[in-house]
Amino acid sequence: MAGYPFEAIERKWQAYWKAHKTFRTPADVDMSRPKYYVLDMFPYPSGTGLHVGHPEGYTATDIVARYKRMKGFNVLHPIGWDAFGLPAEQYALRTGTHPRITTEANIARFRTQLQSLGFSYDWDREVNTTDCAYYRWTQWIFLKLFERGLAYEAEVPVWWCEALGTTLANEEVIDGRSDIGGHHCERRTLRQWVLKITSYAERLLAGLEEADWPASTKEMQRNWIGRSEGAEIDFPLPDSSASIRVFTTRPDTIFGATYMVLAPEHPLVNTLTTAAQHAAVSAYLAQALRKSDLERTELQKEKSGVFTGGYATNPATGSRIPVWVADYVLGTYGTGAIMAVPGQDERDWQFAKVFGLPIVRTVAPPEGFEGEAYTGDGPAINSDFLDGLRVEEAKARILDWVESSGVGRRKVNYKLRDWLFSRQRYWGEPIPVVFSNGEARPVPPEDLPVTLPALEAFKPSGSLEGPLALAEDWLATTDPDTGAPARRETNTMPQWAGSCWYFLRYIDPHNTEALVDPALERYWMPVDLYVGGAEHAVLHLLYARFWHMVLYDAGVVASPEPFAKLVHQGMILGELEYTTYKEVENGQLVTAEEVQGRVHRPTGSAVEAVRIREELVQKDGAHFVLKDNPAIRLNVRAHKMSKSRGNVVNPDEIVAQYGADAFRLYEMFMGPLEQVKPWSTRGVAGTSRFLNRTWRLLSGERGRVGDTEPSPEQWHMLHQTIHRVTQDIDALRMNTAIAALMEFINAAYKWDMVPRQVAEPFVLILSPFAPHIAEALWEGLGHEGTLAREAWPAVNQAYLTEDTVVIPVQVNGKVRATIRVPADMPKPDVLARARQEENVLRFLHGTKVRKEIYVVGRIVNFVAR
RNA sequence: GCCGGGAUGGCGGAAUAGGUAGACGCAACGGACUUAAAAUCCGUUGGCCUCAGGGCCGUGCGGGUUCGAGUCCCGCUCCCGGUACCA
Repeated sequence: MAGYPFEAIERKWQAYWKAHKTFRTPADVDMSRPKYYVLDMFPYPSGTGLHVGHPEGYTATDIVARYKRMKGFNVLHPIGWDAFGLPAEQYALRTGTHPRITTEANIARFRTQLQSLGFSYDWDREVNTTDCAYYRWTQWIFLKLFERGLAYEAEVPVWWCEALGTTLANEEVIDGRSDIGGHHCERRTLRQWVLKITSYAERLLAGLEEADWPASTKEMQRNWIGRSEGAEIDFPLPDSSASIRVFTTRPDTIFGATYMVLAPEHPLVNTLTTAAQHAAVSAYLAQALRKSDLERTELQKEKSGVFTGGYATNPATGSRIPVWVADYVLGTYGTGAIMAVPGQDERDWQFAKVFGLPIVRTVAPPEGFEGEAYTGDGPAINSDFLDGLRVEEAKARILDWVESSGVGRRKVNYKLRDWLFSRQRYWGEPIPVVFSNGEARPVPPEDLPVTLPALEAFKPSGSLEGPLALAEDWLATTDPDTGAPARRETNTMPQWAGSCWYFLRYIDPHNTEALVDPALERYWMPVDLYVGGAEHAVLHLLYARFWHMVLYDAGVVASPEPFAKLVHQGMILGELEYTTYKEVENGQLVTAEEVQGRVHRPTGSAVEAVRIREELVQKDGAHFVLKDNPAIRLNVRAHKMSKSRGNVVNPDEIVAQYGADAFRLYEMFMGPLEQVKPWSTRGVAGTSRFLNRTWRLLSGERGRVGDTEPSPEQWHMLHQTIHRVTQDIDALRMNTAIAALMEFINAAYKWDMVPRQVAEPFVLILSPFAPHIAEALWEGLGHEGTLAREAWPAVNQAYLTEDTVVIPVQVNGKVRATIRVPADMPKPDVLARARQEENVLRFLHGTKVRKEIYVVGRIVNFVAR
């Protein structure tokens, strides 16, 4: 394959950019010029290197960065490494290699790979979360949180994973198994550092309003924060001064509260349990505690619970209602207790049905309602002074009553819980706290960083403490105030910590006096465009916003929200696969739709999946079938890339075969950035072909560029292309921008000569997409040095408009002809011209024209009968 | 269940202040060049019909609005992602 010499070109220009620091953003930029901060979610440098998914977002941001530079912006486009985390530590456990070693090696590999793709990062601003000069400031932020009462210790029931030797956050445990590795986890109570993110719930919610973020991501954050308005109401216990406090969003239904339920972990369970019920209750509690979340979910259909024997008083009705214990009430939400209103709550209805508890409707369901609990709107019934009121009005009335009679108060509740911030691991930022006489004392900021000790062994300590408990020399220290002996905190921070603020450090990465210089921060923030995976829609993006707001309150940063515009790149799936099944016993192929699980339903025999090559497949109606046996229908799908499926595409191989420019182009050409799309290596051959054609046409030695005056058609083609590409980049529609570039080359191929005045702007607008070949072409056209700071070509409107336009002529909405007319021809003339078309006349013959429509420059339509 | 996104040729996808559906690319087919192949270049390519002018049908399904609907409205189906006893 004799293509253009991409290998030499890419090597040369990557070396040039590196040697000349072409993409360095100096610390002292001219702040009178506009800025643009384009940020990628920085990668975790895993041992397996880049996959084709990483460069998708990176290419998009690189195109924007290069484009904005040419538009005259000061551009900040950095990269770094989110390098703390469990995989390196587990690798260390297995092999004895220190995580620092593995991490450095992985980073080196990632860096080489990213550079081979020609991304225009400012490599002088690289940050690494595991660098003590970096995590010094992560620790510094922790001190700010501590100072402001936002970091506190608590005995928290946490997920303990025996296999990993560490606790995990709720979100790291899925169905009772660790997200990483899938190990079994159980609940333990431990002393933990917790960050008070809940006190920012309201502001985190409000900040979403303005953000130019995907609607789905904003919605996910809203759901995660889970704000709900309601009331806390106390239900007194008849035989004591205590009461059960519940949270409810439906105080209007209180007259239908016929029983109460406590979560198994509720402190009043013991108090309420009568002697007669004691055995039953403790059996239930023991069983509930053992249940994993998985089991709880699986058993969800059937409600379980037990009567405590105790009663409480419904403050609205004054009646005695039984108190039950059931695990469908969560200890961690609200007050861990509910008033059960089966008439208006499906869960309560189910429970009441199982245990024969009374059901009273307090909202009249609509006529013909056949369901059980009715949760919709309607007039109140059986509700004393609320009767007849609709839900909203009834709520307002009862809340006034609740507050004036002192049985409760309005209350806003959140699903969001405080952020469990401790990890019992080695490979994370040490929490900068020491313990003296059992009291937590912050390490003074001037003593930061608290560096990780160089441990030799990485075994879990055997206790609930992490490996740092084994670093004896490191552990022993002194109280910063009193000088008394003290012991260091052995917990480290979770991986989220370093990524909560890295975008600030890029602004001023070498500052030893401050996290970031305030003037620089004010200039560069917020991030103008942030691109990364939707998997971070909630956690990373919420935690980062939280820290940023705290830093804002502390006067460290100048704006409360860090990311002005956010875009998620869609996942890249493996190549499209055609599959069906064959019977294991005789190898007979069977049609895919008759297979369920691993069994061929008609015969009951065991089958296994087989992949069918594309050339053996054809479409038959709505299905894909085998060419030589159309009775066999196939499944057609692209699957998520995974090692086990064997469909992982390695970017290095693609770059070696087609070059970085063709690879970048294909990544962008596949389809809209946000969309999920299947990979196709043959598609890369297509973008590679385009670059070859471009080279043949425009390269200095054998190209067809000449110093002729462009024709009107050539000017038009050029400016139309500039216009489309510019608009498309602004809207991140890289796929259609590339299509426009291809159309230009296709048109230019028909010209005898490409005028220099047309060729040069084309090379410039090609350059953000395919920077290496563009630099080489630019040089070939006689320029010296890089084109990276050349001005982005401007569109000349005069060349955009055409003198004549092609207008389709419809009769009754169907196109019967097209005519070419001057763009400014008046309506009557256009209509007259349209009527001259033979085919139009044919369809108008014998009819009467009722209406004549001409939309200027677009369409003619005769309505005739 | 709930929330969000989607469905257009053999494939990836274009086209939304409603105005020629299928840009661009892949694949396929035909031709040129070549001893041959690769590469390249030119062309064809939604389906069906055709007296070769053109005609009919066609954007997941069923209705509606309109001179005109892939695009707007109502009612569904299926697929993907997220989430799940949050009171």
